[in-house]
Amino acid sequence: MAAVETISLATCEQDPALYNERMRAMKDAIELLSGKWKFCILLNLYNYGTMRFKDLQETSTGITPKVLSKELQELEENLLITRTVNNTKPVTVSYALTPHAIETQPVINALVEFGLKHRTKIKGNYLAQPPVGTPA
Amino acid sequence: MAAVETISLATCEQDPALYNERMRAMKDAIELLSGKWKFCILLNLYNYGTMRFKDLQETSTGITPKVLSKELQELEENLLITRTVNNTKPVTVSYALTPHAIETQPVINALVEFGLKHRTKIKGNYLAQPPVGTPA
DNA sequence: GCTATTCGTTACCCTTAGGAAAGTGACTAT
DNA sequence: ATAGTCACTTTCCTAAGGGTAACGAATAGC
Repeated sequence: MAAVETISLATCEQDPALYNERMRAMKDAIELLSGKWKFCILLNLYNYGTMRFKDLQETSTGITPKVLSKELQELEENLLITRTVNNTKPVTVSYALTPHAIETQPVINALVEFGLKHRTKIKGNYLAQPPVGTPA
Repeated sequence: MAAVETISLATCEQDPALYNERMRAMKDAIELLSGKWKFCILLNLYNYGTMRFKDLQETSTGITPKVLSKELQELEENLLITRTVNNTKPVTVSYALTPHAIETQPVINALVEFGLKHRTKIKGNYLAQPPVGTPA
């Protein structure tokens, strides 16, 4: 019944099949990009362009080599990054975004924007509001 | 160093402080919205408007009451949904999005769009491409 | 031969997410 | 009195995520 005002995503009643498809797509995306580090790595690659393993280890502060290695493998399997071995003195490996990874940019931007807004929202509410959700 | 073409998010070299702020915001958002169910619940609320506990349990196929309860509490703590107890025959509880939750809509839409594109991309690549990432 | 660098892998462990199943408490209907 | 509904809560359990530390292959320098 009465939806939240100004929101009209409601495809569900017009077309349940489309709604289910969108739900499934969202779950796909979540499965693909979930975890603590995937978005972080992608954001770094957006900003710095091609990066080596060690660069990523340094910019993704806190990540361990094992986890970084695994995350990179998963991103590569999903065609979001490319892995290139360079024949340098000690071997180096370069990682870069694929064209397909551009599709994740709106997600990252939206996440960043939400994070920024949420932080100010929460700050503003700490002093202003009583604990919500325990109605009389 | 050449960044992937057509991407110019590169705020990092112009303004490292801004970049760090954006990174932190993204991590905030991930911490808030991570997990298997949060986005699913939000999408359902977008589409159906106000929903009761049992409604959410049915539309979020596969979720158990315990997990649903926990997810709802966390969403409420973060001011994304409201909880209202109705004085009906057997007590019912209504959940609805807060105005602040509108900020998550771009994230959800972006996730859905990415999921849709990724699925067709992966399908197209299954037959067309050799295993990437094992360079000579 | 010894050491350092780079990019990992392997083994081990611990914490958390999340699922299954049953119970609780308030209320209603029969 | 008994049974059912709704919204959880509690208990128990497993699987996965993620951390630490050590090791390995390749190459280079001392």
